[in-house]
Amino acid sequence: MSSALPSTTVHDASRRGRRKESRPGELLDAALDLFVEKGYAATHVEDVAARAGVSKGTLFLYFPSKQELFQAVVRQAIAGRFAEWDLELEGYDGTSDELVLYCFETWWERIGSTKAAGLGRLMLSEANNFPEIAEFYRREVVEPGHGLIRRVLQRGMDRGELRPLDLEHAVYLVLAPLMFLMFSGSAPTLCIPNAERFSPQTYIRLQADNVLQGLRVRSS
Amino acid sequence: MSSALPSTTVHDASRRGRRKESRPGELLDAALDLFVEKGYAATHVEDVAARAGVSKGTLFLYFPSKQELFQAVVRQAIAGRFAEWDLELEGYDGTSDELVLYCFETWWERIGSTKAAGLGRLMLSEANNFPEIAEFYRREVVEPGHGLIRRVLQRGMDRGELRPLDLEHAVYLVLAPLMFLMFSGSAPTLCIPNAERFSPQTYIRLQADNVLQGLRVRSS
Amino acid sequence: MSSALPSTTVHDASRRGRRKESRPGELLDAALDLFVEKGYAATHVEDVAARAGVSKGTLFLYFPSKQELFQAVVRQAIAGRFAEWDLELEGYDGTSDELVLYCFETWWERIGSTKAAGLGRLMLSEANNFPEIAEFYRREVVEPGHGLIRRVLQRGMDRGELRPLDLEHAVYLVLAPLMFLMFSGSAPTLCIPNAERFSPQTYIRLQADNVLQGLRVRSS
Amino acid sequence: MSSALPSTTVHDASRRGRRKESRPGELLDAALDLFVEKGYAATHVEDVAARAGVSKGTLFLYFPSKQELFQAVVRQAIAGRFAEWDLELEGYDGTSDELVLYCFETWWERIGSTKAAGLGRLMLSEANNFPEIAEFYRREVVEPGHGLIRRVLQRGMDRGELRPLDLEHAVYLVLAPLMFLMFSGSAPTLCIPNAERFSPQTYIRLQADNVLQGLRVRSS
DNA sequence: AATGAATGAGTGTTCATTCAT
DNA sequence: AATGAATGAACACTCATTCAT
Repeated sequence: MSSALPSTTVHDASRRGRRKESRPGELLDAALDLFVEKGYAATHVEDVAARAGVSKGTLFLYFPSKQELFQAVVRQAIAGRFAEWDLELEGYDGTSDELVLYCFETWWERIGSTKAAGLGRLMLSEANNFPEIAEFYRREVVEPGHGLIRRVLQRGMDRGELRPLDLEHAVYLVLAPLMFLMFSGSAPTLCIPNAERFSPQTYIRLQADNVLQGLRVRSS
Repeated sequence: MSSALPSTTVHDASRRGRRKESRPGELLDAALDLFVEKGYAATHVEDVAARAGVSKGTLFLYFPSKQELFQAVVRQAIAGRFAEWDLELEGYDGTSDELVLYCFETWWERIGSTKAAGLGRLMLSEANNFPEIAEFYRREVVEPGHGLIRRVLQRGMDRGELRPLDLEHAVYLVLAPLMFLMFSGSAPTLCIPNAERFSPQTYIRLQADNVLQGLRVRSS
Repeated sequence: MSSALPSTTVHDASRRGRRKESRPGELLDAALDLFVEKGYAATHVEDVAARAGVSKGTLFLYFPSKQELFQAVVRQAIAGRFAEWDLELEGYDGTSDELVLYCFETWWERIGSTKAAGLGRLMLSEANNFPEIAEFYRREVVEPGHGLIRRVLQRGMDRGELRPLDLEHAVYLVLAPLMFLMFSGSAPTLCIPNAERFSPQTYIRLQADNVLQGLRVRSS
Repeated sequence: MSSALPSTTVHDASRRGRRKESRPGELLDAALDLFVEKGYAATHVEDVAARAGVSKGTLFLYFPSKQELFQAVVRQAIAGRFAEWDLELEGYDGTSDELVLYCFETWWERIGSTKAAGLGRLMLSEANNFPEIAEFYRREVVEPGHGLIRRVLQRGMDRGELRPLDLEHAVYLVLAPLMFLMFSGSAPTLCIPNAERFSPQTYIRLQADNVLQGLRVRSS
């Protein structure tokens, strides 16, 4: 703040200084990036450490194993997202049309277009290799997500805006378009070959509009 | 032992050489199964060889590396399937409603519920590691598939059954539900947590019905 | 068999040839030597492999882990020794004086002066780190050994040659001198500082003679 | 904060510096306990520091390496104990029978049943890795011990109570039972499998009695 | 053509040791 | 004097690949 302070001293300290509070975060960030980019197996702990600017040994100072590092990454990237969303839904007072569109767009902003989506893709690949993490992810992310969609649809039925639905399968009317977009990131060239003519926002709006046509109470 | 004895040669040949031409095929089949079941990294060449009933060394006699084996697997598994489908579409004379439902259900029968789906999942995971084979898959599978959906939708618009559509994004109205179901196989427990109450056929019909509601020409 | 066979071919084969039958034995020999010489921790699998003239990978081809290698070493070095000894004892028909001396001297010849003693020393050091192996060793080596001494003493009492003994403690009258000599090998310089004036055979005879003086029935 | 405040300095000093001189001693005590309990390799410097209530860095302030710490532990633990014993022997005026029994029992009380025995076990294991300290131990502990036993036996011969003995080997008539009991502690389960029916005191008395039978002048 | 024994580069993990504060 | 965050060398184990037979 003071322009007279020799800021270099502060920066010099960072190389081998007391950084204990910030280290885990830096390591988690580096790990998130690499895991998302290269997958679990191809991400070497040494690379994570290097990207965080520390040595391999330092990483193990904060995370006892590669798997625990991975779990911590999953935890930090998704912790407590749903509490907030649930509250938003609770207080929402618009029509189901508006709500569904809001869900689609908000998902894209907060998940689909962020690194969190990368984690979802990772889980898809690694669930079989790490049953414990998969179970954790199911409990902390998948179940709450499904529950949220369920409540949106139930609310619409209760308000007479949506037709009677078999919720067990109907959740996927909403989820499938979102999940497909997320998974696409694993191989964009394969899933969305004409990337240059593709706009996620247009996709989101089109899907929301279309699914709503099917969900609304039908005249006949 | 003696090089002059022709009979032994014959016998040896009949035992060893009987399947000589089919060796690569057996290896590819075994590899396809294992790659699809366990993923690329978790599939060990030794297991592939064992499943094909040959030794590890023999595998390398036919495929110079694990990567080449993988590429060969993908190549053989996607021999031009689309020619046939294109013909079916050409001759189809029902309504768009019928055609779309037919597409959904046929996809499930011929792709979604078969090993081909496993291959799609595999490509999703490994596309980054195998750019060449991804490009091949895109050309041979993705593009034809997109084209086919495009023609279905265009046909509907031409016949006045479907509303005007931005095809670039509308293809995903059909593809997203199918692709999500396919990708789900990578981690069923994460994608479809309530597996016991879930029926793919019900899912397929519900999605087809719902998407059609949105695709039809709209009164207002 | 035929004297015309070019024997060199056979020998040349040894470097990378089919040696599967002899490999485990060679590895076990090398491992025994190194374990005994350097202890468990200081013995690196790579060194064992090198001494056996193979690569690290080859060792793991035959033994799935360092610990299993160790167990195999223990097994081979002591397997079935006691069956033979028990038979000898059963058929022995000399006096207890002769029998005890025979035990002392035979132990020295077959155990004390051989690599088996090195294994005993190793177990002393590593028992705490490998409870399973220790249990195995107790069952297969220690218990039979104690039982054998017990029977020798009981036989002496039954024949009226030895005084009544509390076997639970008396076994150590025989065992202590032998075990001390064995353990000495871990640090000869500490246990037997005047090595140049020390003769194991003299030690063995002196100890046997002396312990017998105490074991015999006493006049008073 | 202000460098002019002397009171804080005083306080800091009293809290931090109070035990400054005793630090090395506390570390040595902690190290002795752990080395004896877990062996050299399994004792981590961090645990030693923790047990002494200081940080890892502080340990290295007093001992430049783990090896030096070990050597210091051994050195302090064997401060000239034998001077005292030698005097006792010099002034002893009982029979050899009494003296030998006294030696056995006193050894158990002062060595065998104390931490000193743990040190002996440690030396047995680590003598090869620490030649210098082994030499020190030999000079300070082993030689005096052997000398003491030698003088006891010589005294008995001089007094006509013990038969003529080859001292070079006869010392082990006394030492072997004691050393075996000491070494047993490294792997009690292997050396004394029926621990619940075993009493060290009974062992000590039985061994002393038995060895004396052999040592006494013989009638024939 | 087929084998399978042999290889060795590569990775996660531990722990004694260092050093800026 | 004391701290404790950071280091990096060392080691067990895996597995795609090679090659003598």
